[in-house]
Amino acid sequence: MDDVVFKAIADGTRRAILDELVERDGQTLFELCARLAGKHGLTSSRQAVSQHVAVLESAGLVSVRRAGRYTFHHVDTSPLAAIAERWPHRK
Amino acid sequence: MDDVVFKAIADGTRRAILDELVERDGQTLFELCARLAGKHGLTSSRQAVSQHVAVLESAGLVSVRRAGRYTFHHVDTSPLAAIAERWPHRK
DNA sequence: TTGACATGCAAGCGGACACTTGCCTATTGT
DNA sequence: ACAATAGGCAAGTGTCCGCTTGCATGTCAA
Repeated sequence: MDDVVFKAIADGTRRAILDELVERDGQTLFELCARLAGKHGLTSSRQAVSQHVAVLESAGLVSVRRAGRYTFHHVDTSPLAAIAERWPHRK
Repeated sequence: MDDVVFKAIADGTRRAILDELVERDGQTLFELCARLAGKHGLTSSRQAVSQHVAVLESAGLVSVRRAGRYTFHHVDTSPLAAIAERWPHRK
């Protein structure tokens, strides 16, 4: 179900990755690592970021496009729209 | 931070508790257990539900009102509204 | 008062999770 | 061709999480 989506956004580093990709779509892994370290102050290694991206991908939040030795990452926030309207806004 | 909120809704049982309380606010622990088992098909024990409620409470999603030997639970979905608009809806 | 009821508290256990480490593959530049 | 670059794969590790178990506390009915 959408359990993977909730689990995906449960981690702060993964949310930062989403933030970063929303602001600038189509980044490579190295770009992501650099910008995460710079703007968000995160010290995640390349492998750690790679595994986080894999989680986001299996949740349908990130898609991957291979071109040569680069791997570009693209966001798709539509799975988040469904969960945004799950609980009504009463009072 | 709002990290506790994301962590709180990361668990399926806790989301079911929120659903149940939104549909019917002010339930006791036993009511919650019964209705979770009935409608949602969950087999969580009383202690398990109690601990889940504690997590939801520390996330500001549930408040507790004591009256005699009963403990009524109330929902507050406003912390979820903030996270609902975190990522814009760009297609 | 006494016992049943509704809940709280705390320790322990197994599994999931985030991260590291080490090695491997493929692509690009010189 | 060779080295540097960009990334993947897999095993191991420490920590957190969800749950159980056992007992303690407080409240109501008879």
